[in-house]
Amino acid sequence: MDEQARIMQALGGVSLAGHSVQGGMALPPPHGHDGTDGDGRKQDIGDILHQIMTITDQSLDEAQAKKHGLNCHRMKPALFSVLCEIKEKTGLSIRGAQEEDPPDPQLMRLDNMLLAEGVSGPEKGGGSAAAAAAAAAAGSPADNSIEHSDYRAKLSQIRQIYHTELEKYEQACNEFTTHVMNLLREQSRTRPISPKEIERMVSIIHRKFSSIQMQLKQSTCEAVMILRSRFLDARRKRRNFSKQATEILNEYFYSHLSNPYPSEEAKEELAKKCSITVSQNPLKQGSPNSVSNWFGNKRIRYKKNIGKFQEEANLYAAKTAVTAAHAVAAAVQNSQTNSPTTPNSGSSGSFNLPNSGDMFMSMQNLNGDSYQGAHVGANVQSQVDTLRHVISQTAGYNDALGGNPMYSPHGLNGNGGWHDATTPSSVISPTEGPGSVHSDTSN
DNA sequence: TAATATGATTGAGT
DNA sequence: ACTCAATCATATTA
Repeated sequence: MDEQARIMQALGGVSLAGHSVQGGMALPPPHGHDGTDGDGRKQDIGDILHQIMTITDQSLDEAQAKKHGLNCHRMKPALFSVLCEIKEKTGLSIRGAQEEDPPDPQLMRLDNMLLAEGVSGPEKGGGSAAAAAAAAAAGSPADNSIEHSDYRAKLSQIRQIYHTELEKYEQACNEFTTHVMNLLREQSRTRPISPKEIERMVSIIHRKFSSIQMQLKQSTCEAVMILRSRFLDARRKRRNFSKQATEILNEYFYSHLSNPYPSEEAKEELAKKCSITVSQNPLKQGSPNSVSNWFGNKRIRYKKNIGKFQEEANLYAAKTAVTAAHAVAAAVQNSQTNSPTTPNSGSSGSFNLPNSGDMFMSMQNLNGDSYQGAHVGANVQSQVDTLRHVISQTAGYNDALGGNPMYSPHGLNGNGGWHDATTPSSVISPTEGPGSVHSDTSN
């Protein structure tokens, strides 16, 4: 109403109108007019104003017709310029529209989480499918992968819902925006609307829609969290490794008893061999993680109660010895045709379980010799060296197989820790024969 | 069903 | 970043 009064006054100011309009608002009669020769015009303007004011009471069709009429009215340009002037004066235009609204931290958090969970962002189904296929091919216990695919299916379901909803919202937002823009553009023919105002309106609409989107994101996050807690709480869904996997891990452990700290590569290799390419917890991408866990647990549990593990140790020592025997036999044959000084190609980085350098150490210990601290970090050595040593120890080796292979934790120091647990990169053993350098490339 | 085994997590230390 | 030690929560076994 205030607005109307102002408009009326303004109109009066430019001496275009003077009649009372709806609601009994009276304008002062124009000065300097006798009220006779301009009567028709006044009537005219009054009519127009009346039409404007009552336009909302009319039906759409009616209004449309009226609108058209007004648009074509000869006084329309004048009225429009008046409205422009009023607008200028009243300063209704956008003032300091605070653009660049700072990114909402909560929204950012949600976005990050959705991205991390693989709900938003690029589809990464190919990799996981390949991993699953690999696991299946490796003959891993289907149990784990089934659970996995279940989880993945549910996750992708959530993902799909999220995306369709998001799309819907975006579409609705766009539709509404264009609708409003069209409306404003249409209205801009009869009232002054600057492009900035349209822009502002659009940003308001977008903000509203993004707040709706945030709700969607929030509920999606919740759904993912619930799914995670159901399917991926590793503690609740613990699965024992397969016997084969434990075997492989134990073999490695006992054949590297002096330094049971597999390198990253070794861990990966072990994980692959053990078919735990997919960890219990896919969020950790962790085959090597599981291997690390296993070794961490094993080290501590072994150390805590060596006696309890003695039997197991002996078992694996014997196993290792047998494997070594085969390896030696093969190596002997090889050495007959190859130069004995040729370095082993095993230094390529991949660890070779049955031939790993600690084998040699195992043999020495099986022999009853004490090499406390002498072989730390000796994992892979030249096959020729192994050959030489093993051959020179043949008697003890036989003893080990036949009799009393007490497997002692020679790597353990007095404090109960694996002394010198530093990364065993390349250690020269002082107790070895001439020219034998342990180059532990698996570390 | 209790006892034990085991994979994962957590917090401190380096 | 990695390990250790303690602990948790579940799996397996007796």
